[in-house]
Amino acid sequence: MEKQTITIYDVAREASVSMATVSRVVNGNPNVKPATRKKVLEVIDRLDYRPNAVARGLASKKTTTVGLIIPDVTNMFFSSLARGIDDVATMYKYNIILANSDENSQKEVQVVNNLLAKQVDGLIYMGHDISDSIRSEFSRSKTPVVLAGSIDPDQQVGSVNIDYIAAVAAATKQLLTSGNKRVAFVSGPLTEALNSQYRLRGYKKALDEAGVAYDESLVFESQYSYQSGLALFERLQKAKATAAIVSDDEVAIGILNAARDAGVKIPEDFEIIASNNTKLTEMSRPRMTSIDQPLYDIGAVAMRLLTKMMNKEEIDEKTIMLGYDITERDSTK
Amino acid sequence: MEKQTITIYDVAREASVSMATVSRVVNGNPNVKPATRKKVLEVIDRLDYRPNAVARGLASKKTTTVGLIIPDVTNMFFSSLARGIDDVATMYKYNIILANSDENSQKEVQVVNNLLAKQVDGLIYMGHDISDSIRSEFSRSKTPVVLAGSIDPDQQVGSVNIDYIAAVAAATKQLLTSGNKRVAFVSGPLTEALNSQYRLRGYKKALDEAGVAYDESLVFESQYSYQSGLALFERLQKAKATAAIVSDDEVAIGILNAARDAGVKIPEDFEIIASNNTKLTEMSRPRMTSIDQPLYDIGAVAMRLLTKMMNKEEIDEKTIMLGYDITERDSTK
DNA sequence: GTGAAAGCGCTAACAT
DNA sequence: ATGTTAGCGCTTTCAC
Repeated sequence: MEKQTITIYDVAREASVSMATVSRVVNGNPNVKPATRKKVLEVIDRLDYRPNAVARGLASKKTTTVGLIIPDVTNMFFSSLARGIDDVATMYKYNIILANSDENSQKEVQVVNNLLAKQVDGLIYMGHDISDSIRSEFSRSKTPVVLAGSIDPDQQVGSVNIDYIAAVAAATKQLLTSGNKRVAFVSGPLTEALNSQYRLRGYKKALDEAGVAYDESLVFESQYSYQSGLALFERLQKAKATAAIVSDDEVAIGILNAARDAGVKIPEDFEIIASNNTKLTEMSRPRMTSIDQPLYDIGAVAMRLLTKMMNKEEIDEKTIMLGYDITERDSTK
Repeated sequence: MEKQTITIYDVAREASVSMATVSRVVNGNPNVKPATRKKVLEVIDRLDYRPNAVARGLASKKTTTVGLIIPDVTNMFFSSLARGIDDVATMYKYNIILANSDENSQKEVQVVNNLLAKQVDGLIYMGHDISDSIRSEFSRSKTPVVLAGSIDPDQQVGSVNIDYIAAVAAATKQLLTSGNKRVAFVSGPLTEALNSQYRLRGYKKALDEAGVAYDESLVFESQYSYQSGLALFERLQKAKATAAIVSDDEVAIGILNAARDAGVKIPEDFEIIASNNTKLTEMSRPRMTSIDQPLYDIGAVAMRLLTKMMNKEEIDEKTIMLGYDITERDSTK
């Protein structure tokens, strides 16, 4: 037996009304007499009719679907953002098409094209960096785009983030103030604007204000992975660092564990401040002090901003900066 | 200026061919003369034409999109599966619509309906349990469904998993063998078949084979969260358990940390075996011994199975059991 | 308040 | 190898 789909036409016939009326009922259009509405609703229920969203999308040019470009769902930082995004998407009746990009810009272009072909109403981009090819894809289409947890130096698209310069500066300052002469800065790829133009700048700023000379040998680039962190500690020791501000929580845990495995006491002999305040910072022993980005909220606000853009509402400010904090735990004195 | 979409018709006109020919080119249909193909391709490129997947979906009744019902992306267990799923989905040109369900069956029904309205070609379900209402939604539609990392006792839908009974039995046996008289079983909700009919059964089986009496006071139900684990250790101590097999890694870490915070030595005074072998088991100190479910692979194979079902290929066995292992780390003697 | 009819952009017979 | 022509299931004017 074939999948015998029942359509709006069937409902119309059974209810002895026109397709237009059924459509009105389904879409909550008020211009329907209550009695008619009731009759239609009843038939819909009896026939177990389910509107076909694809046909709807074609006719109305709206899919109530947004694309989400995520480097890796498996990274707590991104999945926390994603959770906030999905929750408010659901709230506004949107669905999320998830696409892992691995921060590979070739794959990203591919993915963005694919998403646009699917006629998503909007796009949330979580890559740390917008390559030029991506940027041109974005500007070519009229589809609204919002960055979550990242910054676009060119401010071409919407974005939700925190004041990364100030946050890193504050963390660095704290480490300096507690007596560390050599505070390392462990960053993700410096090719990413977020790292080179924001976080690193904050680090330098704090150094500057404390009258400490900037020493390039204290700056470390790393992948966003636990293994990288594990391997990094040795280099940190060689550089005679006694503290580190680390851009990714997994990396931070790696460093912390490597330190402890090497018999280094934390925070007595080495202090660490992580950057994302994911669940992981609670799970480590000692628990980790971290810059507290409101991850879930960043995602939620980003999606909310996107709904406004998709509705063509007036946007006062398309770059939204949320507050941050430094949550003190046990990896700092 | 309005979003001036260019359609297959524009391409046909510019290339002086019919829409059908353009369609053939776009879909890689071999029945096109190379010269014609070249001409069309060139126009496509010049006009920057992008096929509208929605129109395509309506005409062909295929959306190359599958729905993914996930309890919580933020949980490493699920996100690891999701990663495997998305990777092979991409490989087969499918996209994933992600929907968090919070294991709330009302929300799940809602979500499934929504996904079916969007005409997804298939569904991957990661809830631990299929409620009756979900089940009836599933059987009502002809859309293929695969469970990833879970079991359907009724075998109505496809599923990919490991032999949970054997795995838990092996873990329990190991704990018993190393001298523990009171091995606790920390489970997720026992309303879930996976826990009550599989894992618990494995636990009992091992007990039985070792001639140890089953003691209900050693069975603990918990939510899948770190906090639950943290709170649970005290109860474990009161029950005089000296070891535990724990169904969720976050919970296991909670127990491990609570134990250490209470001054209990692991593994000397208390042994723990986790169940999912997520990254977390590497990150704890001591590192955690765990049943090793091949998470990524379970996701990948589940998606692969689904592609076959969507293609209406012959399926030899729609319940696929992957191998498991027990990875020894430092939370066991 | 309701209906008729023209698309939305594409695929899939069916012809040629 | 290529063109013609119906739809796919719905929304949306425009009439009435």
